[in-house]
Amino acid sequence: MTILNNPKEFSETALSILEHAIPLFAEKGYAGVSMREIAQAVGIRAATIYHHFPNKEALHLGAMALAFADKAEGMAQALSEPGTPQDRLRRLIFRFTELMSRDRNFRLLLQRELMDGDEARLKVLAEKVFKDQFNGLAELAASVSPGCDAHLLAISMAGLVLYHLETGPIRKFLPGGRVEHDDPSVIAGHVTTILLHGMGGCAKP
Amino acid sequence: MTILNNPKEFSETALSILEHAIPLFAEKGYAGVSMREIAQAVGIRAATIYHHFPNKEALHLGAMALAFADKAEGMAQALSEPGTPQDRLRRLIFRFTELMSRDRNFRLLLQRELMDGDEARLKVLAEKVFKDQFNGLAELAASVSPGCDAHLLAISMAGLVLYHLETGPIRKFLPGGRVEHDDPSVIAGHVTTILLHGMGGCAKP
DNA sequence: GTCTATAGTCGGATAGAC
DNA sequence: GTCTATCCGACTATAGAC
Repeated sequence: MTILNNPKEFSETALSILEHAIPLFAEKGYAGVSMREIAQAVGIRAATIYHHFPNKEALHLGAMALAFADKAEGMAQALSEPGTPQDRLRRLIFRFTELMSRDRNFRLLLQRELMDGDEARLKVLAEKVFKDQFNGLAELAASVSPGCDAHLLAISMAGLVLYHLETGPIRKFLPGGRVEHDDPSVIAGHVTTILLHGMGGCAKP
Repeated sequence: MTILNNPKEFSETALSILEHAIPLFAEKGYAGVSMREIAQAVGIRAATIYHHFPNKEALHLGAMALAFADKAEGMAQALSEPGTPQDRLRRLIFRFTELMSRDRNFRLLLQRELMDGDEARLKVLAEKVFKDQFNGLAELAASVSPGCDAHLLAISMAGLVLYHLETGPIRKFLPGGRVEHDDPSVIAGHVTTILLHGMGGCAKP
């Protein structure tokens, strides 16, 4: 099988194994999860997993492929809506924040892959999973800010949203942290303001 | 010992163990590193580690404490310099980017802790390690953008820089990625522009 | 396709010689 | 303070019954 298999090709049991493996790998990382633990979550014995996957590595790869599948749709829709560049940016940031906020497993798996993935896996991830949406993001950035480096802007757009979500668990212990800051629409509003007007965009002097 | 011990209290051997453990925990995570592996890096036997640390958990905690120690100084200096709020912001972002770019182990350990740390550990991390610099960041944000939410701004400032560094390994596979994007001063310049003027700050129509 | 049983390895941790 | 030797449980993976 290729490095990122088509999830449709898995049997029902294999799919169930993958679905139960996803939150475990996301929460505890590859080395932190045992085959027994995954089997217990599914309700089968560890040996049975080896009937559906040749080894732990292949199971992990399959879980990643499934978790990353179909992430394109929600984004593509938000990207294709009409309006001024600024309106499209606002809608995209709100949609992106909502999607990422909802799918914690996806975020954690992505973070872990950025840390642990080797060159080959990152290349596949970039080209098979992220390329199209990243291009959409970059094109939108270019239309809002012609003449700027669209690549850097696209990273900044995604990063602003994702870092607010990444730091969610520790923010309540930092000065000024409030529960409202976990609200996706609050984060999206803040990020949109910074992107369109900079830090001073919300100032009331 | 407390959850974050004073690194000064460790013996020379204990310090050597910690220094060799830091890059291993950073690169492979807690579960991905064995006591034997750490011992081999130090050039001793695994049993010897247990003379200096009661168990793996304590060793990991010690490694974190050492890696996070003295992170305050470079930031405090950059924060205390005079100038207009905009000048101080620019200098701080450049300094912060340079510091974080240099210390990959610190960044990885922080990321892993945000993912894997429980409430108690995150609380200690926030209050013992980050509180002062976060306050400095927030105060600077407030002076640049009075009336805004300083907490959200401080997270955005740190997040913009850190996310560009986090995505370093995958950016070359994404459209528009160039080697210059790994240059800390390029990242710092881009982030500063966005923070001060928004995405349009670099536009040449 | 799922099971039991188990091989073979590696993990954290301890005992006790030096 | 470091070592050798070892315990014992957990790990990945396989063999073979059903």
